[in-house]
Amino acid sequence: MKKVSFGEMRCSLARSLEIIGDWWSPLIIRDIYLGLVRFDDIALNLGISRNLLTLRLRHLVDGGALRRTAYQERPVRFDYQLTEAGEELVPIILALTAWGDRWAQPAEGQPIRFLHKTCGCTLTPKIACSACGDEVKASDVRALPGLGGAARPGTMVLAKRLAQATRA
Amino acid sequence: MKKVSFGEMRCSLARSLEIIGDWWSPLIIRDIYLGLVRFDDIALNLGISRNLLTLRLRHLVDGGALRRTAYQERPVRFDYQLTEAGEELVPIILALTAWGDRWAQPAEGQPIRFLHKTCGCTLTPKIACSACGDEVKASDVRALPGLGGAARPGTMVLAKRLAQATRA
DNA sequence: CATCATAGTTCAATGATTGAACCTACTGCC
DNA sequence: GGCAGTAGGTTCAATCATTGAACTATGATG
Repeated sequence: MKKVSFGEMRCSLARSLEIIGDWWSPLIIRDIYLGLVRFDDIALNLGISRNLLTLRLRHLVDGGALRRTAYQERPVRFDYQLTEAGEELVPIILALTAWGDRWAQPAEGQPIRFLHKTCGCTLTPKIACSACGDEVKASDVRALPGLGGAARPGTMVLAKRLAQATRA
Repeated sequence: MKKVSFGEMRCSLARSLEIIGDWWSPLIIRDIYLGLVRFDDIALNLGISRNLLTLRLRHLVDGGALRRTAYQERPVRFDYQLTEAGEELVPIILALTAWGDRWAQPAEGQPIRFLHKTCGCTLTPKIACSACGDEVKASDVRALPGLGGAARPGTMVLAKRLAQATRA
């Protein structure tokens, strides 16, 4: 996967990235979400090498984002489905897609549009605060040290800085 | 960086991932957002090797997420700031952090909390539809082919499937 | 004059990723 | 009965990315 493991870092972002933080995993999850649930379909669609796809799928299953189920016996054939955790990743991936539309759009135009079924509009995802419902902007947020904070790789300098900023 | 380039894919998600889709970039952006704007601070905080940090920072600057500015002359010293595009990445990263809190939390508890200054609550980011304001769930969204859709690596099978599903 | 600080660069060793070929059931057709 | 086709992988060598450690350059400070 990579040389340094993020799993040990005391940082929720790093732990998310440990599961879906490589180049292919978000694309794999998007494909499965869009109905490409079989090994060969995903491999062909993405152009990923087959052994790496095996690795990634296994890692996503182990990480709790995917479920591997047999859709037939004799011969046994498997496909992949999103778990609850995996489904909660989808809106985040949509938000990232929207960022790409806005800041790195291909010359040919938006490749895929998303329809929000409940309101009928073309979806533009925004990140909102679940408490007040307002859109969250970088400048409206302040970081505070949590209970599990510690000076370790991943939060080496940060833990100290946050503690200082909070005292001041 | 990697062997296959996503930049050529006609897929906004792939284009986003081309810029921030590796293991380190989201962590780098978070660090800069939290005030770790200097090379040595980031290197120490994350434990990333210095040559790779150089590469990643350069890539993020080229991709438009970061800006490199001299904060002093003699000797010239640089630090890194988020651009507008980079700031719009922050809420997405917070959403990913929240996912990690929910599905892969360390035993010690949440390492960092985020305060939403405008409402005073601890922030739990949700993805919402900008049109109706409702929270977006995977099941409420339907994908439609956009103008730039095409059968290429990254959307090889998908483009056909979407076109079929739309006709039906 | 020596030491420290900052923002990197260079290089060998190690690990991840690719692409192509192979494998193991089965099914369907002649 | 034999042969091609389908699906979900595995195996292997070659290539590329990443690591870790040492080094550079420019100046400030004692």
